[in-house]
Amino acid sequence: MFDIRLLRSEPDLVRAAMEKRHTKVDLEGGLEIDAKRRTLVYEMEQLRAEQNAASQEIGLKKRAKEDASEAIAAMKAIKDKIGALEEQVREVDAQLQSFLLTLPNMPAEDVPLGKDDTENRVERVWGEPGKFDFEVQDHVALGEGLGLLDFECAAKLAGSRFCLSRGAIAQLERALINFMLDIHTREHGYMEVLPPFMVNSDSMQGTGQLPKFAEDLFKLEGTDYWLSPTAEVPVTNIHRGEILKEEQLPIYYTAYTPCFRSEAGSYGKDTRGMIRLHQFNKVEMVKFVRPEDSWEELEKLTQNAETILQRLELPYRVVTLSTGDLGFCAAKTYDLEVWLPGQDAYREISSCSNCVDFQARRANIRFRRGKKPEFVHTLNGSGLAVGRTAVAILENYQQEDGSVRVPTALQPYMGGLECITAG
RNA sequence: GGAGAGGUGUCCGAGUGGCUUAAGGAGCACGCUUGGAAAGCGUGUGUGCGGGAUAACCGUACCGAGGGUUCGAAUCCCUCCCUCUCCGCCA
Repeated sequence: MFDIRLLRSEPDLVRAAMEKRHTKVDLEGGLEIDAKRRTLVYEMEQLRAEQNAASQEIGLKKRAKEDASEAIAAMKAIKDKIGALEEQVREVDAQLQSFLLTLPNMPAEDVPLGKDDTENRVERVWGEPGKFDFEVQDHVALGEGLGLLDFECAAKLAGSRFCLSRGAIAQLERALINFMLDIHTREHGYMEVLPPFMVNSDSMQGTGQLPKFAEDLFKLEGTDYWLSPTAEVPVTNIHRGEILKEEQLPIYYTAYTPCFRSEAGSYGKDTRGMIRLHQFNKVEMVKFVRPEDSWEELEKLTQNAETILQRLELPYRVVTLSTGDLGFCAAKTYDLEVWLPGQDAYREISSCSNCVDFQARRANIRFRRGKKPEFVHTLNGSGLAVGRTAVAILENYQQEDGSVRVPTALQPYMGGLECITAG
C-alpha cells in the first residue's frame, strides 16, 4: 500500500515514479480526497469530544437522581450531526482506500528505465547453451515422444492449459521439489512451510493481488476462497497484522505449492506445452527483513535461486526488469531466465523481488526496536518454478534418440536413474 | 452439516447500559532497597487516525469482524468469522 504521507509531502517524487512505470493515476484527485477526509474527521472528532463530555454529565446527574432530560434532548441534535459526518467519513475513507490500493509501488533508483520487457537489463550470464549435432526437439515433442507428457488427456480431464505427466517425468517434478527444498532449508537457512493452497480476500489484498488483479485469479464460487497464484500469498500473509520482535528478523521461509492462474489476457501466448498453464508447481522463497537489510537480502535471495540452476547445470542469465515491466508490488525485480534449446531462447524461470515496505503496509507487518513499530521489508522469489525447470532439463539434456539424461545432482532424488527413456 | 460452550490488553482474568478514559494479577522496563541476587516498595507499560514541530501533549477510535438500538454499548439486538466439546461425515 502506498504511504499517503509520502504523497502529501513529496507529490512530485511520486508523480515521477508513476511516469517511469507508465502508470496513469490521478494524484491530485487522491490528494483532494485526503484533504477532504482530514477536514471531516477533525469536525467529527470535535463533536464526539463534546458528546463524550455531555454523556459523562448525564451519567453523573442520573446517579445523583437529578433531572437530565434537557441535556439528553440537546444531545439528540448532536447525535444526528455526528451520524451525518460518520456517513461522509466512511465514504471518503472508502474512496481514499481504493485510490491507495490501486497505486503501484515506486521503482527503486537503480531500476532501468523502459517501456516493457524489451528494455530489461542483462546483469550476467551463467553457463553456455549446449551444442547439439542433431536437430533439437522442444519439451512437448520429447515428452510426448517418451509417452510421458499427455496434453490431450489433460484437456479431457480439465481443459486447455493443463498437463498430465506420467512415470519418470512425474517423478522428475517430485524430485525437483525435494531437491530445491533440501537446498534452501539445509544450505540457505530457510524454514520450510506447507501453507493452505486457498486463501481469503484479506490475504490477496495483503500481497497486492486484490483489488486490482482479480481477473488473473480463480475464485471458488459461493465462498471467499481463492486459489493461490503463488506461495508468496499465503506465506507473506503468515505475519499479517503482527508486530514482530527485532530479534526475530530476518525470517526466511520456503514453501512448495501448486500455483493457479487464470492467465486471462494471455490468449495466444505460449499455447504449446508446459510454459504457461492454469496450474503449475513452484518452490517459493519469502523473506521478512529489517529495512536497511533488504537490498543485500535481495542479492542473496537471487543467489539462492541461481544455486539451483547451477547445481542442475542449466545455462541461464539474470536480468533486471525495467520500470515498465516491473510488477505491482515490486521496487526492484531480478528475473532468472533459463536457456531453452527447443525455443532457442532464454525463458523466465524465477522472479526475485524486493517489495520494500509496500506489502508490509498493506498486510500491516511490523517489528519493534524502539518506541514506534516500523514496517518490515518483504521479499519473494521463485526457487524455482518446478514445471519450467522440468522443461529446461528435458530440452537441455536431450539426446539424439529422444531420451533425456538426468542431471548428476538430481540422480539421488530419482532413485539413481541416469536417463529417462521411453517406457 | 447438527447441538452446546466460548472469543476481553504481552499473558491470565473480572466486568450484563453511565464514578470502566477496562478492576485485579502475572510478565516486562526503569527506579528505590541490597555486599550481590531474590523478595519487597514505587513508577511506567498497546495500536490506528486527527491536531501539534517528525516534541511534550491534546482529541478520537479500538474488548473476534461488521452492522443496529441508545443521549451513552465490552455490556442489549442482528449477521458473519474463529476456537473448544459432543454427534454425523470423511482422509
